[in-house]
Amino acid sequence: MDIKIIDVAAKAGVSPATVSRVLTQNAAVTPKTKDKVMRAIEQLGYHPNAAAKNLRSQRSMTICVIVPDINNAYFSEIIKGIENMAYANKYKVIICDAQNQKERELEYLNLLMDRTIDGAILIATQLNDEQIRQISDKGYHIGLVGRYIEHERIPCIYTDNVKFSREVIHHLVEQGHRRIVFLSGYAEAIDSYERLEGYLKALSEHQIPFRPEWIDNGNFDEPGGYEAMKRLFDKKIEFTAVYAANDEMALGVYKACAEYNIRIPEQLAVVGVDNNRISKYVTPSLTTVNQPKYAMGAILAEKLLDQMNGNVFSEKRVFKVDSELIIRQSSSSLTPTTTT
Amino acid sequence: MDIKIIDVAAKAGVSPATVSRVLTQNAAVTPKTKDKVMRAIEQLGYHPNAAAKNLRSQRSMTICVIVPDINNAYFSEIIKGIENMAYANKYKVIICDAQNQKERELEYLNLLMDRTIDGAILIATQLNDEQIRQISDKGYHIGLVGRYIEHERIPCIYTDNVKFSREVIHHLVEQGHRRIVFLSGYAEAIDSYERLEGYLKALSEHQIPFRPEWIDNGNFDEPGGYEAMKRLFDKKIEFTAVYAANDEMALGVYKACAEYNIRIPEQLAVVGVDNNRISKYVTPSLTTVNQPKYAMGAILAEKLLDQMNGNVFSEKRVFKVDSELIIRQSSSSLTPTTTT
DNA sequence: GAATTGTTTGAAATCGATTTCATCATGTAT
DNA sequence: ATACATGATGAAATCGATTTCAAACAATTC
Repeated sequence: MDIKIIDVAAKAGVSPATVSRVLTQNAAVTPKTKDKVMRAIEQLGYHPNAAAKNLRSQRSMTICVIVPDINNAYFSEIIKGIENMAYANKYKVIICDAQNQKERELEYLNLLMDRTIDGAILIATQLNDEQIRQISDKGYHIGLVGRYIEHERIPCIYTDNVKFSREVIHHLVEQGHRRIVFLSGYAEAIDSYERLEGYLKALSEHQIPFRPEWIDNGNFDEPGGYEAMKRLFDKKIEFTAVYAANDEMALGVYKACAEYNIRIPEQLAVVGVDNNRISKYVTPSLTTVNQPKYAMGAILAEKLLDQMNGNVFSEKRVFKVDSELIIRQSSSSLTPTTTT
Repeated sequence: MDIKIIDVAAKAGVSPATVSRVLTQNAAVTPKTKDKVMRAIEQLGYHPNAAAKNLRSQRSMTICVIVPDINNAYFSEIIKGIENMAYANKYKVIICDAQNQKERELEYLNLLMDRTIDGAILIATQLNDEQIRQISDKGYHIGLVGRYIEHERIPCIYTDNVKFSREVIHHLVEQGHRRIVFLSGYAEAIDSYERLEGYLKALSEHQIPFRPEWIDNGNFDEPGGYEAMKRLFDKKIEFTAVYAANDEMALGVYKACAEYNIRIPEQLAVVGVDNNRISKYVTPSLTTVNQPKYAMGAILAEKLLDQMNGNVFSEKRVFKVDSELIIRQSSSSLTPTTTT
């Protein structure tokens, strides 16, 4: 194995330069020579060496998606959107799983520094604004999904957390609830903060005086939601509904309710966020907020690629997309016959 | 940006060769010079160019995992096993999502040919034995998870499909079932074939005469399982239990049962395979077969890396690992109080 | 048919690291 | 103090592609 361009050139009776021209197709070659070269490539089973190619051309035509956790199905839809858009633009996509560790995230960003990749998309990153800005300022291309940052060179796409959180609370109030608990994710996440903000706004819109003991933190995962819920039950606070900042934590709420023999939705209404695939399979099915995940991935990828290729004509770099409340059994007194 | 080794050398007052020696740490350097070089690297924020490095050293210290579908949580555990083992050996891992398309799988294998990666691990690949053998014969390193192939250079790890399938049927027979339907995945998959084999063996062990109409194909996904089940119901065949070759199809069975008003497990027992995360959340919880996914990934990665580094002392290349039947509500008349 | 223009092609430089080989400095043995 | 072995360093070759520049060739015009 290991056929090189010079072998192809020899076989076709031309120079390496000509083979390269056929390969990159950005220079004129006679149909006849092109044919000879193609045949030689075919016969030898030649594959251009990527390292040599990247070194000379100073680009790898590859972008990378860094996700917090590849187990979480929420991210995979976004990835598919990114992948397909990238493919349409002849870019390859590699996926890196940070395993919820900030250090791994940083480590993967080294792929940018060492020029293995031409750009990176961070989904729900744990890095802080300053770290992200610094990377961009060094001239590297990055984009953010599920996060907004003030920086003219970084494309961002995210959902309006405040808006849908208000809708969630409105819905619960409509169902007759007035004592609603909020389960936050970890504090560094902007999503935690903004969903809380929407929750508080909605409470005040309905003239419901807020009580600090209505808030707990579940760290965005199932065990966290479970623990938080147990704490709340044990404190003997009165409440009839829970708004969990994501579906994973809502699953933890279910588990806690099963242990404390609390029936959902009769004794406690539950709402989550993400429209995680599991949310429609649990009993009772979980009311949640759906986001246009695929589209978010695709749009962001497009903007990042635009920017990488210097198409600054696409001026819009920040996208706030709409989401949709999906009402299922866990929050409604009247259980619907079919669920979607 | 774009500091090169020569810049570091200039700043440290040494030659590029010395900087390289400090970097790769496989040659002696005076502590004093090493110090100067380290300081220069630090101050300039130097990152060695990966393309140049790979080109010269003829390796990328990267392996790639190709999965059929990144949405399926079954694969993510395997990936984590691979990742951590690779990391421990200073290899990087990139993940490629074939989106259930054979062409995408082949396309990603080009990463091997163009030497972007040093090796590839295929999980539940759709390629046939011949295609896989050819790649290996060209001198590329590949390993297989969930698939066995006759070829001395390809490490494989898989579960004994026949064995656990027999256990599944034994369990159902113990519960009093004698008319058991089998839902196969797509025909090319060896898993389909072997799970069928175990099913047939078990039937004959229990002197249950096999009927061809007990078998249908659900393509390993939820819609497939749903359609297959509808066909079976409509044929008015008598049966009291379903063995679905994976959990996704079992979910389809649940959906079909809901439509036909058939109660699980009272009127129909259901068993799946994979111990998909969802299986414990559905109602009734799903009896399934668990595989040591993380360990499978880790073991295979270790063997592949061994082979890549020429450590042929690890003679064993094929691993058949045990799996475990997890009995939940969907197959037992007595519903347990708690589930795991 | 000669002069001019435009198109194909090849030789050689280049991308940025690693590695070989020769050189120089240092320490040890006589 | 001299000879020799050892260790640290630098100059230059190298990995395999792309790209610049100039030369060769073909096509067009007068």
